[in-house]
Amino acid sequence: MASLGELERAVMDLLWAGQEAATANTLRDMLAQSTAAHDGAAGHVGKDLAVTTVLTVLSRLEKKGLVERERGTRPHRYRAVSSREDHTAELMHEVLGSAPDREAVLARFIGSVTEGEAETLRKLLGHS
Amino acid sequence: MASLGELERAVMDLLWAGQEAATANTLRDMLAQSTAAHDGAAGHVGKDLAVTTVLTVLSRLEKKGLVERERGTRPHRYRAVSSREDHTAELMHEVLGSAPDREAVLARFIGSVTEGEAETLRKLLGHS
DNA sequence: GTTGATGTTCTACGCGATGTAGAAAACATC
DNA sequence: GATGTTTTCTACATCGCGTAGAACATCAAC
Repeated sequence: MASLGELERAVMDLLWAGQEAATANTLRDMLAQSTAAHDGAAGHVGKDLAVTTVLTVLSRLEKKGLVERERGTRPHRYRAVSSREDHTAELMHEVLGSAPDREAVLARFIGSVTEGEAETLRKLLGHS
Repeated sequence: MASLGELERAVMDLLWAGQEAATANTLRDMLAQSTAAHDGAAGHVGKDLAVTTVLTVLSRLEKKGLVERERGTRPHRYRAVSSREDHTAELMHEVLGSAPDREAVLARFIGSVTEGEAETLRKLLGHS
């Protein structure tokens, strides 16, 4: 179960961006702040949401295992369980799946990767 | 927009498996046939569906651009637009996205690939 | 050219996921 | 224990998907 809704994604983007754990209120404010102008994560812009909305979303993200919270402190603090990169890589593996044609898929995949990335991959894969 | 429902997936699996274009009725029968015993694609087993159901699903898949149909022949014939491998590879790129941390993601991804596959990748990436 | 069989489109319902938030309950503080 | 803050419960709208009947279109045969 991987897919995220638009708001869920926006919240995760915020949690992934800041390295500190955040409270629902902080997140609510951040979501309200991000204006259409810039906002790398785009999508949800200037949404002025109720805190309860953010809390609901956070609960759902927690249930999905993407977020964990410190229940000790009074305003609970939420943090992403894994980095965006780890999460994305995991997703990629999920998509790749355990099909019998894994290698064929990889071949196609590699085919449309930029030369720079190909170079990076060569390094990562090492000699041997 | 990537994700497929269970039935949609089952239909795509059938279309990807057979190289010939199939009719809704054929697909209906195939779906009914596939018993729990084997059936590589698993999931939807022995479902005895109405033809209209299959047609609805095919329409939705067409709208998603995964399937195309010959409208000329009377029982319309449906075929997958691209191979399963191509589709999966495309999905992987979609997941990888155009984030600024693409290389970091690739690093994580490569990290958890079997040695056999790593070998394949080395060959594919070639020297250069 | 009317009838019937066969195939396709329209419309629709149920369910689960998601966006959204008020009402109510739990806490902290004075 | 009254008040303000935070969290949980409950709820509703929308949408995607599984599912299919009703209505419409086609075409062969009579």
